[in-house]
Amino acid sequence: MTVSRTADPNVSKPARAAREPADAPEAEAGGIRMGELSELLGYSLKRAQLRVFDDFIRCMTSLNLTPAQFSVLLLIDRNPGRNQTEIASTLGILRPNFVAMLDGLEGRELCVRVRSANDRRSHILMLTDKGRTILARAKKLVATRHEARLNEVLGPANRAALLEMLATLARDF
Amino acid sequence: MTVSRTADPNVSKPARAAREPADAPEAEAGGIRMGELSELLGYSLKRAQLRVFDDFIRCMTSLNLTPAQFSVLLLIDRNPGRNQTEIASTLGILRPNFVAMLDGLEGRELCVRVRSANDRRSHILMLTDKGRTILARAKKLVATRHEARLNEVLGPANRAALLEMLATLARDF
DNA sequence: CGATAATCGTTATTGGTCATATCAAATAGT
DNA sequence: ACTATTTGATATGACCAATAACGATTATCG
Repeated sequence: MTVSRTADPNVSKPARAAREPADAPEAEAGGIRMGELSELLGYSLKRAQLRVFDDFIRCMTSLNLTPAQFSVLLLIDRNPGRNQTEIASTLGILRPNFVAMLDGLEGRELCVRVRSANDRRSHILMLTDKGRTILARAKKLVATRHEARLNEVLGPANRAALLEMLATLARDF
Repeated sequence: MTVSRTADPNVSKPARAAREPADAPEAEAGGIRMGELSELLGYSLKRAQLRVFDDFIRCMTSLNLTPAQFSVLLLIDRNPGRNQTEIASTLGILRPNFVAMLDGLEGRELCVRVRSANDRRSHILMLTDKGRTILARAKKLVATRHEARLNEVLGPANRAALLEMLATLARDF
């Protein structure tokens, strides 16, 4: 079933494509009517997010990286020389909760904390060689398994449109 | 692995643009490069979901209903005579965790558990009059404040397209 | 300079969500 | 009857999110 991205802006009818008999009145799940729940954007957002995260974790089992850990490694790699506060706040992680997370990553020798010379309060974060290797493998797994499958299900154009709208929500909402 | 800046297919972008110079190379947040994070669908999904939920809760402060509570009331209303297992599993809530939730709703006299005559193990769930009243007010708040604002930010056509894609993800992914 | 305020990483703690195992009561299957 | 399954419930543990507070360090400015 293809998602009609360019479907005419028929707001009142969300156009649940043509597979159901004409009298099908409402979305169901296991014989239970979903009511206006299927029109609630937040509900669909959460369900979709859980599924996507599940698949991400599944694709990462060999490397044992959670979505949060992956994003941390990615950010440290792209922003060498940043301290914990900067990396954490960028990801919406509170500083106290970031400590245990870094303990884990540093314990696996994927990154290191180095006392800054300029400001000896702060810890500069850097990836180790092992961290860079794992990150590279993780990126490949994400691209070839996770995102590739998203592309299959959604189609490239829809995937791009979805990404843009989600970014809009996170930015302007 | 380039971040395609506005390849943007048919979706009309809700007015934001024109602030970045034409050579803007990469998404940033507080001077920190996001790297391929801005291309990760799961990441954007989570950030967007958190924002939308925040707004939902904000719109519901007067009624004190969480997204989960709202969806439970909605489902009970649309499916009278169902028991806890059926309602919970439809929402992806585990039965043990559903108990405390119902305790809360029943304590506020929004719904009741009634022993089933057919199967005296199960509890039939029904809304009270107060529950129906609150639900009606909640629906109105969601429509006029929450979803209305989503419509403003995304535009009606985009909102419908987004909803359809999220449903696709939750269904076929 | 020196006192005060602010920042950084950290610890402790609390509250919330999610998941598993288990239980008594009731039912279903044989 | 005997066993297995189901329903609601309890307890518990893992994991996040959020706040307050502390020692060490740096910044402010009188």
